[in-house]
This record gives sequence, structure tokens and C-alpha cells, in this order.
Amino acid sequence: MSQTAQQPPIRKGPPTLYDVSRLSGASIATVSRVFSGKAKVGESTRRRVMEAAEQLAFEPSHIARALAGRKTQTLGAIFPEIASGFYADVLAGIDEVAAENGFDVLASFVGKRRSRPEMVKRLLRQGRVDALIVLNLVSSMDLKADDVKQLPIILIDREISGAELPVVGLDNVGGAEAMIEHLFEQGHRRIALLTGPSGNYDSEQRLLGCRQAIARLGLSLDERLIWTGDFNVESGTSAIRDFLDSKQALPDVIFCFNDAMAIGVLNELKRSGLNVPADVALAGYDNVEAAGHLSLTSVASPMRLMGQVAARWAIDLINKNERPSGHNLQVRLVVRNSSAGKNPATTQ
Amino acid sequence: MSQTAQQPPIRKGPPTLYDVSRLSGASIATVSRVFSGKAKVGESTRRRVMEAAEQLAFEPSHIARALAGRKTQTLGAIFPEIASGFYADVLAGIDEVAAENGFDVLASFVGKRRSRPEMVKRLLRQGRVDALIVLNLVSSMDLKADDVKQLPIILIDREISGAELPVVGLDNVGGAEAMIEHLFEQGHRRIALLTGPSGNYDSEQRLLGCRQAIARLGLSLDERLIWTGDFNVESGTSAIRDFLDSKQALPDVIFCFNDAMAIGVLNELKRSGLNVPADVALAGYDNVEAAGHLSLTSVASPMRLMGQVAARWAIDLINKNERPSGHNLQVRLVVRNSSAGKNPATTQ
DNA sequence: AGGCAGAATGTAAGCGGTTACATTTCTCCG
DNA sequence: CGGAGAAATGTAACCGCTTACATTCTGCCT
Repeated sequence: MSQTAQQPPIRKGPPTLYDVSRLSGASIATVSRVFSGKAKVGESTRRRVMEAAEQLAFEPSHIARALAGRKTQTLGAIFPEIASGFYADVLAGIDEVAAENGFDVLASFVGKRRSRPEMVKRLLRQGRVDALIVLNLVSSMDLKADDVKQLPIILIDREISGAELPVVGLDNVGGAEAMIEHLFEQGHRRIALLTGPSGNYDSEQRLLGCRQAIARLGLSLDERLIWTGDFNVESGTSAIRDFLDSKQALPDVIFCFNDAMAIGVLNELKRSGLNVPADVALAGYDNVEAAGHLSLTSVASPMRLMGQVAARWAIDLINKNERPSGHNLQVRLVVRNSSAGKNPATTQ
Repeated sequence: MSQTAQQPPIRKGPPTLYDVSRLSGASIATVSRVFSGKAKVGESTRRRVMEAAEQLAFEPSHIARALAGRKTQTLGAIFPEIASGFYADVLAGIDEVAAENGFDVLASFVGKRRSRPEMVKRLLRQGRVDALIVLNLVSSMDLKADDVKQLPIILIDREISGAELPVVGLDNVGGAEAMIEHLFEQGHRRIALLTGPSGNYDSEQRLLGCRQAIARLGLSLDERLIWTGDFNVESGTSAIRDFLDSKQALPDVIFCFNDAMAIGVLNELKRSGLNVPADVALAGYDNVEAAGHLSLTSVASPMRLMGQVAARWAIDLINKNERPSGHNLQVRLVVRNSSAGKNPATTQ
């Protein structure tokens, strides 16, 4: 059995356009058209090509396409160093929307040897991605001006100075306001706040929300009841211990600016024989998994949605060059037992 | 000022080898050599090239390199649908090792419209990645035989049938054994087990470990104290409620095969006025974040390490074609208060 | 000075697609 | 039945690199 035209000679790698072209009798251009779908191809030809492709298990090389067509169909995502479940959700959201639009996601984490600006520069210059989604960028100064021009960049959560770039953020102010209002409704009046480190963006925003809500409600905020924490469990523990040591009267409720600190506070209160919410109510922020188990009232952020929105914007930017303006996503108050008021009538 | 040879004409896109070649006076091949570092280049030439590249802010196109050099320097990672913090750690581990070796990571999640086998096939055929890391593959039947041949594939956690592929697993048996031994040391003798769904690999492995350890310790396992759960909080709650309803005597300790169920059990015990560990001790598995807050003794898996090992193997497979045999990583018992024994002398 | 091995550099053929432009094949209508 | 214009298809020039092979340049030995 000699080698006929129909019997493609042994090839090393995976099948290429050329192979399909020969097997089907159509030209390379036509085969390309069939697969890119960007031009009309006669019905009979299309069928022949498809059959040949099927037979060869042909799949167009993504790399070659990217080179010739100068579009990678890839979104880059740069995550902060700490890998929490938090970010996993964001990534899942990005990936979901990306997948729906035929994009893949290149994910990388900032690390010791890889700073955010370096990574951005590398991905941009190397032409690995069509757009970039950067999480937790603190200062846009981190991005050289040229880089910004080169490619669509979307920021997720946190961009302070000169907001040149579209940002998908969270409505921290609104979240804090909602929490204060809820606490007020529960009958709490003396409200203590355990904030994050001063200068921290999220913390400042939440504090702002608190002040606004408190003012609107006609309450006044006792500045001595504003404690500064570090966003970790220990800082919650020590903050409340210091306060208890000072022998001052307990507030009605302690609103911690994140759940970790709230958990620290909760532990320490328990150790001191105080009950939540009977002796003092408690609320956190972030709605981490543990909050549910500890019945801690908190504020949930739509992490997955952030990812989806960011990916959506990125893809629109690539395809239609529509520049989104940036938007803060709404957060959701999650009421649990820890914030219950003492008045049985008010408590639901 | 007319356009001299030194003044490159206006170009549209990013600079290419060609631009650097002209600016530096060296040939394209030489410039390529300078950047790939795979061949000797005269010192003076190298310097000239580097200067020109610097001046143009040239960075070799990853895409073109991939096409010409037929290596993408990219690892593909396929994650299960649920995006938990769990997997974020694995990804971080993969990314860390990948980055150290000049690789990038393409991450995607299994979804409604994207099954694992489809994704594997797509990434493989399209030539997007040099190797694939697949998490939680249940049956290798999911992978067509041809696919397996085409590219290095590493499995993470869970591969049952015909282990053709290297697997980075967890020592579930050892983890369960360690837990049982610990519980024994704490003085617990009547041990209840809340397993996962029957047929679940992890669950079966842990059960095996329990049986082995119990036999070795000369204890006997009361089969009526083996309850079947669903790996979620609710199944823990209902399992313990059913048991309490049956009015049987409490065991010394309840070992739940994951933390979620342990949390369910804990909640229900509290509601019933029973204290942990005073009335009955409790242990979980997975060491989720909440376990720490709830003082739940558990077993921690080195998720990040799994990612690192998998990436290491994948890269070795790519570079040196070294085939790793597969390995189960050791897990770590995390002792907390929930498993304390009643004997004050035994408790530390 | 001539010759030569080995290093440095250049030339050009791909890699597997896309796509502008040329060419061929259909349609449809006077 | 001829011919115009649209539709389908083919030709070939890239995209920006790598790399086998050819060519030129060294330094060194006789």
C-alpha cells in the first residue's frame, strides 16, 4: 500500500492547518476561515474541512493564532501575596466570565522576588495577555505611565492616588453605615469601634461610614471608644484586654473593622467571663467563614462578583474599547446573634 | 533633521528583535542569542545589543518565542468548581515554584460548561501549556489515552483507577492514624467516627487509617458508632441529633472526617447543653480556619506544599523528562482543646 | 607569511496561523 | 447566451522569534 495523496505522511507534532488543508483539498486560507469563522465559506467546503479536521483531531494552535492575529485571548490577574479564600473567589469570578468569552486566565501572585510593578511590566511588554487585572494596588505610582497606555488595566479593590485606571471597589462606606444603622436599630447607643491600622484605606473608609451614620442618627461618637487595631486576631485580643484593664464601663457594642479582630475580642471576652451579646454585643466585617460558625454579625463582600465585573470590563475594553468608569460594589450586611440588642422587643 | 540609520522610523507596536538589530548593528540572530543566552556572543557585541534593547525598552515577545521555540513556559492548572481557600493555597504553591523557574501559570476552574476532560483536551491540543496539573481528578478515565501521551500531566489529590499518572496526594491514612493515637493518649476509648459519604476516596482512606490504628492499639471499633455524613455542616448537626435522640450513651470522643461536620456537631452539642470536651471530646479533619477559632483539634494538610511539589514535578518532567513516581505528603496533627481527655493528668 | 581550528556572526528557513489582495466560480438578468 | 458583480477560494506576505548551516574573523602554530 503506497502512500497516496489521501494518506498524509507521518508527521511529528500535532496536526496543523496544512495537514487539514491537504486532507480536505481546500487551501490553507479556507481552512483558517472555517476555524476563525470570520469569513464566509461555502457549505460543502466547510463540511469537507470539518471532516478532515475531525479525522486528524486538529485544533488550531493558540500560540500561532496569538502571533498572527496579535490577540492572546488571555487575561492576566495579579494577586497579593497572601492567598486567602477571599482571593480564590475573585479568581473564580474572573475565570468564569473569561471562560464564557473564550478567554483564559494567567494568574500570578506577588512575591518576594516579584513586585507588582515588575509583574505588570513583564506581562505587558511580553505580550502575554490582552488585559491585566490587578488586585490591591496601593498606589498607581507603581505603574509606569507607559505601561498604562499599552494595554487595558483594571484594578480591583483599592486604588488611592490619581485614579487614572478603572477600579472595581467595594462600598466600604456604605457597609459601615449599614452596620451602624443596624446596631442602632438593635438599641445600641454606646458604640465602640476597633479600626484597622491608621492610614489603611479600608479602615479609613469604614470609619468615615461610621461617622456619617452616627451623625445622621443624631448620636455622638465617643472618641475614647475608638481603638486602633491591626486587622489580626491578636490585636483584637489585646485591644479588649487593655480596655477591660482600664475598668471603664463596657460599651453597648463593639464594631470591629474586620472579623479577625472581632474573633480576638470574642475570645478574650469569653475568657473574662463576659457573654456576647448579653454583656456586650459584637460585630465584625468581611464575613469570613468563621463568622458564620461563631454567630458573628458581619458585612459580606461580593468577591466573586468583583472578579466577574473586572473580567467583564477587561473584555469590553479589549473588544469594544469601552472605558468603564469604575464602580464600588454594594456589600451585604449579615445579621447574626452577636449583635442582638438587650431589649427583647427590639431583638427579633 | 532627516531620518538617519540610527533613527528608527516610527513603528506601530512594541519594539522587536529587528528594531534592536538595526539600532545595535548586530544581526537578528545575534540579538536573539543575547536574549536567549543559549549561545556565545562577543562581549562587546553583547553590550551594544543590550544598550540598544534598553533604549528601546525591548522585551522579547513571549508568543513569538513560544511559537518558534515550541515551548510556552506555562503550566496549566485545573481546579475543581468550588473555590475555597484550600485551593488558593495550592495555586500559590504552584505559582511560587513556577515563578522561580520562569514559568507562568494558567489557572482555570471546572464549571458547568467546562468539564475536566474538555479542559484538559483543549489546553493540550491548543498547545497553550507545557504541562498540566489537575486537581481532584476522580477517574483517570476522564482523560483520553492520547491526551496523556501528549504532555506531562501531574495530578493533585485523588486519582483512583489505574494510576498511570504521577499523583501528589495526602497521607490520609497516616493522618487518621495519628489522630486516633492522639485520642487514645488523651484517654479516650469509646471512639465514634463520622465519615464522609461512602465511596468517597478521602473518607475511605481515613476510615482505613482509623481501623489500622485502633487495631494496633488493641481497641475495638464499635460499628454502631460509625456514622455516615456528607462532609457538610448540616450532616454533622443531623448525625449527632439522631444519635442523641437514640438515647445511647455518649462516646468519649467523636472524630469527624472533616471540620465542617465537626462544626455542625459542635453547634448541636452546645444547643443540647453538652460541653466539649467536658462531656464529649471532638476532633475534625482539614484544619480549616474556623477550627482554630473554635479550638477544634484537627489535621492540617500542606496545601501550599502540594502545589509546590506538583509544579516541581511538572517542570522536571518538562526539562529533564524525569518521571516522578507519585507521593503522599505527610499531614500534621493540630491539637487543640476540643480533644482534651477527662483525666487531668493526661491533659496537658 | 600561510594555514587552520574554533569562535563570532550572519543568512534564511521555518513555527502555524491571519489576512490583504488576486483569481476563480457562481448568480442573475438583459 | 454574454457579462457584471458578488461570493468563494487561493496565493503569498507577514507576525517576531529560533536555529541549522554558511560565512567571516580570530589567534596561533609552523
